[in-house]
Amino acid sequence: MEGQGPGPDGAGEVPSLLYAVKQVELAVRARLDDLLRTTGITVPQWTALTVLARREGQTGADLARNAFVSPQAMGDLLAALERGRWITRTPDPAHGRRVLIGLSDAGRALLDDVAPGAAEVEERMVAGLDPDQRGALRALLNHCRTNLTST
Amino acid sequence: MEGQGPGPDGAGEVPSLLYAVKQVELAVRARLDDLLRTTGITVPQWTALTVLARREGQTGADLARNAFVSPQAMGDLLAALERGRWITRTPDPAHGRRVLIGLSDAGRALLDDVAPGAAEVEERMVAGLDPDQRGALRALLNHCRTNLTST
DNA sequence: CCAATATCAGCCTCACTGATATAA
DNA sequence: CTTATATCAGTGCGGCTGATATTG
Repeated sequence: MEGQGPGPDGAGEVPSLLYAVKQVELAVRARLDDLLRTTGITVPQWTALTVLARREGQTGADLARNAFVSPQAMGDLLAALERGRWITRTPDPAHGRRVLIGLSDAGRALLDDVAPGAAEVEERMVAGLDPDQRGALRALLNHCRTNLTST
Repeated sequence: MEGQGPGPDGAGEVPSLLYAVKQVELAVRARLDDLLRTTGITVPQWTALTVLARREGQTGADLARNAFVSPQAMGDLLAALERGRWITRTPDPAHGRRVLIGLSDAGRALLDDVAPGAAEVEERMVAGLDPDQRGALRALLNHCRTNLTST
């Protein structure tokens, strides 16, 4: 039962909303780690696949911007996904240099397979919240994301 | 201006509240990376220091549980912090095996130094939200955290 | 010439598992 | 004997910077 400590004792004053976001994300990640352990892909890889499911035909650079990482980091992650045959990479016919990323059939099947478990994690997270509160949470998070990503 | 794509197109149905949490955390992390770039410590290391600032005298195992990582992972992180002289490690006089972690003067100074920048990141994140909304965000996040960490 | 993309090379932090020693 | 803690060893993913080639 930690957390309601005696309060400020000097150094640094923790910005506690940042900490709250981090704690939720850590707990979500631990649950997703358990969920994905048997699938052969990692949480970052699964996340990239879900982004692709929303829109295929993005480039590695697109995905890197979406995930706030360098193009090289995303390139390594995509190389791992390609080794596992979860994605397809086809040169853009219009643009000579770009390579468009898509989901393979196996990738689509994997997402379908994992979806119920992921939905369970989300349902567990928001258990006890009514629809209005869930909507508020979504709106607040989107607001924060927009604030942080605008110039 | 990407992200408000045409919506569901088949595979997997992304649990979008999990995605929203992840996106906010990614954006926060990118800002904190910039903030900490000149200090010589990383975001995970800074996070551990802020946890210590709230309560000193925890063991490595305590900190590992708080951060949802293995004791070994936290041990590595603490070793890096000790090499940089940001923390102190003193054997527990009562328990022969435990080692209690504290902040060094340099660690406290570093937190004080970084605090204004971190507060700016948090303020930027919640800009445009009134006090009630900020309170709601905190309450909702704590609710989610509790849901996910309970057995 | 310049901007964007992809890719190669080297490096490092921070996770993991497994095994071991010690102390309560 | 069991449990908790710390630590050593090996492994690997997922980040980073820098440099380079190619395309528009």
